[in-house]
Amino acid sequence: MKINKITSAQVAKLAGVSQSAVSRVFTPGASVSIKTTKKVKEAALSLGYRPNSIARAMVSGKSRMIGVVVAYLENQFYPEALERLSNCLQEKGYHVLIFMAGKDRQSIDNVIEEILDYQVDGIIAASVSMSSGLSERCRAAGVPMVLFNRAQDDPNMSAITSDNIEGGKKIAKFLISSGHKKISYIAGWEGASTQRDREAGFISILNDAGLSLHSRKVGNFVFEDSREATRSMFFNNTPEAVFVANDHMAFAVMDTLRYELGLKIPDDVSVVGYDDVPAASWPSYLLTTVQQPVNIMVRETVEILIEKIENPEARPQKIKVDGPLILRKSAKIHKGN
Amino acid sequence: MKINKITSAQVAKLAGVSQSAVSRVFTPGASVSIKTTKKVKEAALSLGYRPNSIARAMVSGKSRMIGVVVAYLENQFYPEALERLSNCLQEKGYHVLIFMAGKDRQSIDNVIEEILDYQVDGIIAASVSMSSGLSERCRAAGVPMVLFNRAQDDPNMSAITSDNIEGGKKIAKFLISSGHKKISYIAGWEGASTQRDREAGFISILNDAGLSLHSRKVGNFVFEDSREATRSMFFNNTPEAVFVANDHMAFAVMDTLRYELGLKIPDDVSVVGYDDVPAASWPSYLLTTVQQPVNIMVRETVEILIEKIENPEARPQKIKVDGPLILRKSAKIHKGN
DNA sequence: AATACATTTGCAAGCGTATGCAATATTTAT
DNA sequence: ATAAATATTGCATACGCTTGCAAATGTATT
Repeated sequence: MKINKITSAQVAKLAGVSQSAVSRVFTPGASVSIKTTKKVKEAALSLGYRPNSIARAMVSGKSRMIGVVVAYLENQFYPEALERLSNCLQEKGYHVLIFMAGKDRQSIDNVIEEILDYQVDGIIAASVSMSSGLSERCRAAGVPMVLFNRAQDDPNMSAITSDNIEGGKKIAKFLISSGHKKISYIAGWEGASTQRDREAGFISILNDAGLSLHSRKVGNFVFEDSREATRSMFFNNTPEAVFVANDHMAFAVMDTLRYELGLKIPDDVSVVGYDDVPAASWPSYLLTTVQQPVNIMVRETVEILIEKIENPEARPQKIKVDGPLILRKSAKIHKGN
Repeated sequence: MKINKITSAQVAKLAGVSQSAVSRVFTPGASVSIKTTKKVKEAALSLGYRPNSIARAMVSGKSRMIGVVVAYLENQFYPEALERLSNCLQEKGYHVLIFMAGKDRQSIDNVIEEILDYQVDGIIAASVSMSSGLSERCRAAGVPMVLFNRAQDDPNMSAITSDNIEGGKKIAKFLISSGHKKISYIAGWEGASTQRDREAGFISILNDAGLSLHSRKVGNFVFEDSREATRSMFFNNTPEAVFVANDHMAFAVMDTLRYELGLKIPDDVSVVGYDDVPAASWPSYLLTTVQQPVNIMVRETVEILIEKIENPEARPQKIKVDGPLILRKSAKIHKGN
């Protein structure tokens, strides 16, 4: 088994040109005549030559790799986002170096250092919050970073989210207008900006209408936690409607309501989620939810990151993408009289 | 904004040693005295130095990156596998360069070339089948590859799967022993070895018992296709039990049966899936299914790949991991009399 | 104290490519 | 046909690191 490491020098020899010529043929925008281009391409093809990305990264300082940090893939929202991110980046000639982060700070710190070691051109952090020390570290290393689906106060950090406050408001308005009075909330992990914003928007409208939260429990974005939250929330003084901070938890809530507590959705309780993951439209759930427009969010994320890579002076941006409320069957539309 | 590129040379100067000494301090197993180690570590820390992985890869020829090719992340089985793969590899000091492949050959070919450009030390192909030309290409490049959850006849290709034939058999035995006679099958994408093996095992036992498939439709591993398959399968001559080639499709089948066709599961029909993804245990489904032991499969995959990286002479292996049948509520256990 | 032996160190040569610069070839204008 | 401007080419260097080799230092043995 002989291993085949073709270098530009070998191609050059075969084509009867200099190594630089070969390099230039594979460098868009470089100055080469059509004649040499042709000779080189032929030689390259016959030897099976392709430029070595690592060597390229070494000298140019650009690896064309983007580090993507993800915390957990169980919530369907993230695989979908990851798939789109990867595709979108691939189209622009970048590739994804993926890292799983634990929840704790330490783990994230380590992960970022490892990412930096690979000289990535940029970092996308999905559903992860950054210590300001870390973002400082990235800035010092000259590696731009953008947050996906998490916002941060830090003014030099770009972040793309859906408009979670507005989304929370939409849900509150919808629930109120369809006649619900006793309205509860099941929260996600309290450290997440998405959680806080959704709740804040939701409550602000409740308050405007002279209502306040009927009850509140925490599901931590975790399936089992949300089941437990549901049990204790419905132990007595049952609400008429529950807004659950994301779809993934909403499924747990619906399942518990139906199969453990014997309640009908939406006749006995209305349930609303957030995200519009694929399963939200499965017949078992038909979940009324606010859609996070993944494709738009991804496109914006990639655009902002690349802009920042190409022009380090680019100002950081916070983008909020508006998402529609998708009406399905898990929440009553008009409260009967 | 000044960018901070600390090199080993700078550390060396500060520590008053040679650049090689610095390199050795960061190379496990190299010969350095404790004294210089200490000096260098201090200097490195104060400057914030970390070795540049790209430069390292360049000279050593080992990038410590593994290319992972995935076709689609919608089926929950894959995000889970990906997460575990990434973690397992991270533990061993490798990192994952991820690539999304389209279904078509061309797209996969391109993707593999791109992966190879990055000088990865190995490739894991999940749920993707390889043309023999491609595997030849990787072998020529000296990059070992292992297939995850797909088998291939090619004898020099390592592959890890669950024992799909055995799994199919288990399901058939179970369905027969619980009294079902009219037994149908909804197939996955016909190009997949997993699909073929599950079906083959399943049918072999049916035949042994003097039964044959009552009906058969194709769901292609796709949710909507599986709904359509269900409709046409249940249009008339309804089966008593259906084995669906994976859980993801089984959810579609169950939903269609219940909410469109008004059938009770398992009273009117038994449904069995394959994979045991998280949602299989959600109260809405409680799906009886064969578990694919992801963690074992992942561990084996990583082990075999690394073995092959460290010792290129290592023989290719085909591993089949046995998985248990998980009994839940979607299939009747004893057929009434 | 002198020898043999093991450990630690620095030197220098790459790894495969991109690119500034000077030299050469080609085109255009006069 | 000649000068001037432009396009193409090769040379040589640099990117940040690892590693073989020989020199230098340290330790054990007699």
